[in-house]
Amino acid sequence: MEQDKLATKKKVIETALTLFKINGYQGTSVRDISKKANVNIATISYYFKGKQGLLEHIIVDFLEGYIEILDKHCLSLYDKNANLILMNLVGEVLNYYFLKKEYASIFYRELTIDSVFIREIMMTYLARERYTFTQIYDAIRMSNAKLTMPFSVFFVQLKSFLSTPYLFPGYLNEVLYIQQNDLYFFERYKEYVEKWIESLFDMDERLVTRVELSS
Amino acid sequence: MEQDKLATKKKVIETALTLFKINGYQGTSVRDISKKANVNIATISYYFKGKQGLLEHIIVDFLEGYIEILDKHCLSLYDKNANLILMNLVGEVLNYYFLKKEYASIFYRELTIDSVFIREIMMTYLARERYTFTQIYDAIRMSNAKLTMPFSVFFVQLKSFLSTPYLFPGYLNEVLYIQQNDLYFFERYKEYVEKWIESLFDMDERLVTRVELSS
Amino acid sequence: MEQDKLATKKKVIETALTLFKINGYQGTSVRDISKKANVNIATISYYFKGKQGLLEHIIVDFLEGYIEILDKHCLSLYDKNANLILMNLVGEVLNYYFLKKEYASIFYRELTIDSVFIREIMMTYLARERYTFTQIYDAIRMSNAKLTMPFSVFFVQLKSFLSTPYLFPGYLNEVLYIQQNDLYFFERYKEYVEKWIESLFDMDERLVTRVELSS
Amino acid sequence: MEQDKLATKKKVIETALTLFKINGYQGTSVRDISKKANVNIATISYYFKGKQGLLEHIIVDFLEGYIEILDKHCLSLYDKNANLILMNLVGEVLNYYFLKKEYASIFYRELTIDSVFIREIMMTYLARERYTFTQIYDAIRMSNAKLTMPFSVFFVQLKSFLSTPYLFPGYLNEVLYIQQNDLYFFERYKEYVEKWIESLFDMDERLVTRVELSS
DNA sequence: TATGAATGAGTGTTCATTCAT
DNA sequence: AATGAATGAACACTCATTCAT
Repeated sequence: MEQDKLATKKKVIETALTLFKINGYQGTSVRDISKKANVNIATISYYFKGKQGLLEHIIVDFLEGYIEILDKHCLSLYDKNANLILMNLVGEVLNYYFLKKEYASIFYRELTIDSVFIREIMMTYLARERYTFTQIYDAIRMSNAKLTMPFSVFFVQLKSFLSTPYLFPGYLNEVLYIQQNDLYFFERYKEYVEKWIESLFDMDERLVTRVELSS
Repeated sequence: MEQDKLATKKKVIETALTLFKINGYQGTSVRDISKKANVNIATISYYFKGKQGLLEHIIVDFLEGYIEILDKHCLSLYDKNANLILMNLVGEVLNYYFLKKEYASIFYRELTIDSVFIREIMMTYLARERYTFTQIYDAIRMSNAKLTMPFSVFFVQLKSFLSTPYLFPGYLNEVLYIQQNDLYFFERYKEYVEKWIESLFDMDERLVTRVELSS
Repeated sequence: MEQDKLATKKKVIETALTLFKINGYQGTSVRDISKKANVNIATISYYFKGKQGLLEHIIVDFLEGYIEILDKHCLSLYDKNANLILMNLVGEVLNYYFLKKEYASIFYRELTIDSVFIREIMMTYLARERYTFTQIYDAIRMSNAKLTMPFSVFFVQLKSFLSTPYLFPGYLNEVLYIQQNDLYFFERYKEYVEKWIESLFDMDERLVTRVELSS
Repeated sequence: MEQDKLATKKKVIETALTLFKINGYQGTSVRDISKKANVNIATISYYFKGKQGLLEHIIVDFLEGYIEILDKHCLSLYDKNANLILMNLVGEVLNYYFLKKEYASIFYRELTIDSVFIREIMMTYLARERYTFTQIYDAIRMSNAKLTMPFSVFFVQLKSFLSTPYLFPGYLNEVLYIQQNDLYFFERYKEYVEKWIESLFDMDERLVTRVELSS
């Protein structure tokens, strides 16, 4: 019984993940989900108190795991080198997104809409995210005079690297022939995100160096 | 009368831009638009052959301007230095997006959905975009052995830089306090996008250099 | 066109009157109405902004006519004999109810429910009704020492006489074989309501007289 | 355990009484009842074979007590004075209603709806009620030539006096500030119902008397 | 040319009930 | 004996669109 319950609930969630990712939350009807998941339409309201509750469940699930990662890395902030923490953190986040790709797609797309109720929930988590990254950023800055990029720019660019692969799966597939499961691409992608992070810390030095070399 | 017609049409488009940006295409009803624009509900179907036609109009308008920029810069591909072309092109694109921010928001969000009818139209333009950037990228690569990053990674990261500020206007505002019209932020943002581009071309050298220095 | 519009609207109202009266507001679905009226289901929302709006329309229509009668009679309150005014007023109200019997049925039944939104609207009118009857009652009392019945009792009993024939049409029909259109019954009913009113004014005298006679 | 069962059943009934009275039968869902009564939703179907069964239980309970009173008084019909029997009967019925006010409210409101399933059951009892009152009325008429009012009018007016205080509890409260438990009001109300009954029997005489007096 | 009336298809949600446990 | 899971049917309502005028 407990098994069956979980099975039905899980089936609904997985179907919702698929359909929300493809058609968007607004573009998916509860009837679509119930039909594809082969469950009664009332089941969705029964378990999640409506369509919105289902989205909420998905978003919160995703964000809980995300915040957990942030917290874990943030704990070691004064033991380890901040650069290293950032690098590890970003690596783990990219892995997390890769594993929960549907969640990431849905989450980032909903973040795109201003008026969605879910925004309120998101914002709580995202304020914490921002706080974590601010701490790390400040720690780096204190020990590294080379980091001149303002936090806002740094953060927006970092977030853009993290989100983009999950925001345009169809586009990546059709225009660049990158499959959502293409491990090779994601490894390379991660590698260059890390290089970008590295480059932030001695960008000026590099520039100086380059000038010297070119002279 | 011709004036009135244009005025009405324009009013509809501007209202649609506002509402599509805030609530998304799916989250906006023609009733909403007609009410806010203070025009009759049938007007939209009359002028744009339906809600979809209105979106199409907006997307195509945006993409036409975009492709024009791409084409213009591509023309000088064999006259000028490819690095420089890329830099100028990206700068102009960022300006274009800044000027047409609602269009950019709407366009990129719709690109997010797999099943949008407009996708077909978009894809035509996006194939051309890809082609243009491939050409530039190849030209750079030929003359610069330092560029080892695969095209796909380069292109995804570039696109992510271009799109992100327009994809999350609400988030940027509420979490990072960046207004959509914050010229200062966008200038700095552009600056660092350009630095990122620069960094791509001698990234390896930098790495080598760094190794040397650290030894 | 104007004719057609009115025709459709009227058809909806009349069907709603019939069904609300038989099955109650809650027991009638908009589908039932639309089906019986042979109009599209969306028409109801189009004209009345939803099922509740339809009920509201009906109730307000009924109450407007009712209040008009009250106001008209109240105007002559200091010209004519108050007893006479009450008598005439009650007579006209009974006629009004008889003519708008479906309205009366629906109105009084909805008044029965505590939580219906419409209550708010009703209450405005009903406060005015109470005020009118208070004025008349006070005027009578001032000139007639025989009227000892408290206003509240008087008013409740009067209202009960007015409403009952419309509250239980089915019961009256099935148990007492009184048809809703049975003019003979309603004439007699009215006659005895008037007698009841008369009896109020010299009830004490009568009691005294009776005592005398029985001695 | 038997105690618990009774307790649960009673809790359900009492909650149903409250909610049916406030929102009506149609306006109350079994979910509402089960939630408010803090019992499982299936309990209601389990004990009463569905929502309708619950209503039936309530109505029948109310009517059984009512009919019992009628029968008791009717037994003495040929021993005592019919006028007196009527007076006593009405007094006791008013008391019964006062004690079972929620039942009375629910019963009379449901009587209002033509299509209620329970109607059949109700009608059986109401036919007996009518029969009883016909007997009493005929007995009075035989011995009192003054009673000219037709039975139907008499009965409708009597019923209207009995039911009204329970049909509009909210209205009485909000417009006339009469609480459902206001014993003072109900005593006065009863008093004047009885006076009305008295007045029926010598109404003509009174009229004659009055004429004489005014001459 | 421009619009109000009207619509059929579809929306998310709630309903009372059933049934295996 | 009592319940949580699950359901099919119905709910009121909104949707984008059409069409006569």
